[in-house]
Amino acid sequence: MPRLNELRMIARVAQMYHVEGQRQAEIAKHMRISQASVSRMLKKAKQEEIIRTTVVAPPGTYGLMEEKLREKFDLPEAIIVECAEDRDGAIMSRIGEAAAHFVETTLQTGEIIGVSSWSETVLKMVDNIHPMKSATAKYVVQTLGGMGAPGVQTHATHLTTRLARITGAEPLLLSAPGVAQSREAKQVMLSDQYVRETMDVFSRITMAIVGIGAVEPSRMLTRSGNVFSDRELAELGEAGAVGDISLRFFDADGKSVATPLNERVIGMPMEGLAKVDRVIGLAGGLSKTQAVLGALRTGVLDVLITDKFTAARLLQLVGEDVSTPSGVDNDFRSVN
Amino acid sequence: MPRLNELRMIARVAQMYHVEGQRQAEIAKHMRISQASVSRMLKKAKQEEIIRTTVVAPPGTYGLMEEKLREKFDLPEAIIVECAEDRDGAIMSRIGEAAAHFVETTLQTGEIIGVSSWSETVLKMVDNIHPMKSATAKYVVQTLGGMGAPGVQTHATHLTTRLARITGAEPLLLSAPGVAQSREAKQVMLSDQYVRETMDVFSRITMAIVGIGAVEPSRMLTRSGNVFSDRELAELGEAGAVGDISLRFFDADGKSVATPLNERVIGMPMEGLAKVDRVIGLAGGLSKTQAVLGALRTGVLDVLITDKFTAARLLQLVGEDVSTPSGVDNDFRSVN
DNA sequence: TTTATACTTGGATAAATATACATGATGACA
DNA sequence: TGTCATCATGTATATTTATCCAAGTATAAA
Repeated sequence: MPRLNELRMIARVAQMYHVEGQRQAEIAKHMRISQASVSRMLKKAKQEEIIRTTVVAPPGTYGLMEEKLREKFDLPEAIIVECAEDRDGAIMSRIGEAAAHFVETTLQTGEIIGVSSWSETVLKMVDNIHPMKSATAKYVVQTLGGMGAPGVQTHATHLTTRLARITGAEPLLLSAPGVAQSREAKQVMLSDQYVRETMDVFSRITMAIVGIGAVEPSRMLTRSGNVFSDRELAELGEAGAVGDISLRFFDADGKSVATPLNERVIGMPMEGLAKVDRVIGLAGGLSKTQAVLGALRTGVLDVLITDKFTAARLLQLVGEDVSTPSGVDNDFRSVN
Repeated sequence: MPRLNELRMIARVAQMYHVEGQRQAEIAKHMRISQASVSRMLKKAKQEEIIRTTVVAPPGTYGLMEEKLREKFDLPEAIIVECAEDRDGAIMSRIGEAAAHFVETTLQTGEIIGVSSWSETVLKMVDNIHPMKSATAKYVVQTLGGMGAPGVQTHATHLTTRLARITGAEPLLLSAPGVAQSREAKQVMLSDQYVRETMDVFSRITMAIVGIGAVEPSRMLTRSGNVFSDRELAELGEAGAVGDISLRFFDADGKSVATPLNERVIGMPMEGLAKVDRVIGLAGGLSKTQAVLGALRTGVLDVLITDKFTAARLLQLVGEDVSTPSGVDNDFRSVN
């Protein structure tokens, strides 16, 4: 059955449309058929593979791995950044830049941004964020108390304030330590009016930007400024904690690790985070791989921004064949 | 300047649109940008070659050669058919089929079709044409008188009548010989009322289907049934005639060859043909190559339907490099 | 034959996409 | 620092494309 003539016509229509850039109505006139038929022929041309469309990822992007991350972890969005070397410092910078761009371009007017202030990666982001063009946030809320001596909590304050200024928002600080001395001390803090006011806003946050921390004794000590006791660290380890988001710990399965420590943390709890419209997790680097894996499994993340090395490790851990673990990108797919 | 982040986002949008098949509005919602921005990013993705579209000609079609024919001869439309062997009989059949399909699919309701009845290729077309679905022509007009003895002109009559029935049209026959005995005889014929009536419709023809004839002494004799004198044939040769359409001769440059013979032909003149909305020329085969070349240069053709061998020869004659003269087709181009 | 079912088609129209326009930001340069 | 030109963005809208529908045809079944 010589449907070859029909195929030729379809190919011709495809050519006129795609190569010559003519409108369907023009083609219809030329071919003396209806515009509807042209539309149908183009559809058939796609089915018949006469028209092929491919999306090629630009070098330095990792669309294929991003897709696998999204699939494997049921993640709405993943961003994998190029990075020359698998070194924490470089990685944080790249992730920070990408996160900055992401926030810049996707921030809506009137959003309420929550930031966990202890993360160096988040700091990098703020460093790289461009003074906002038009869209302005409403509040930037500090979702975790400061760290170190009470008088030296400028770090967190600074970060929050700067992000607020850049985004044209009003900063809402959490004037309390991230980790209170005791459960009782925490209660005292919570009775503070300003602390309460800020924490009341937690439930209205529309975009939370969080770092993901690794659980490593050495590292923890550094980070915590000795706020955790050896006992507590041991407990975390025993309970299988692999990482934290805003000092809320979870294990490799993403399940919350409830230790007494939890009672001392002043900040947004996981349950609160889970309700936020967009939770953006920032982390990368060899030492954080397990932490990121756990974080992904908590299910609270809407966006993960990480580096290509960590992404490859994550996929390997869940048994994904990483065709392009590193090196030149070759991500592309054919369509329809 | 890290526009890499922007490119990544563009690539992601391209993927969501083309691979995942999401609507721009959905993507916009996901990305928290406007639909307009998605549209713009897709445009940029084409510019940046992130989205590549190619049109691949199906095997057995010759889109590339068709395009070159259109270009080289300023032809609105060319159709080149696949053909196993470079033999006149086979070629005529293939061309006939293609022409049939072409007419079937592009015939408008109410059209007035003119057919030059002496062509075997046109006959093949009529043989292959499918009883018309819905669109019906108004008239099928015989544009050239019959051939052979006056009583045996059934050939032409038959063809015209059959085409008319198939297309649901009323046949308008030209009850006169294609070549009158003399100039004076022609005048007599023209005074016949029915002849006049038919010829008056020539100017209202919207689609003319014509064969292209070669000028070869041996052939001419066969065709003409001895209506041409040796003298006339010699004159044609001297004047450089290479072919004819409805017994109107032209040279290799497409210029009309005016010989006294012209005065004896009863049928549509070239000038009339030139005014027709769509003139569809059918011809192929080694012996007709020069004739087709001349026909193309007359400028009266709107569509040429020929075979791949003849097409390749035509292009070679005008100095076109024919990359795929025959064999497997590999016609494709990338876009935008 | 008659009847039912599955396709095609063009016109009308809904849906989707591209663009015009206004606004605000950026950056060059006086 | 002010001014102008450029650029990016979202909204509203125009343009373009896809689909719904009704009508007609072919094909198969009865």
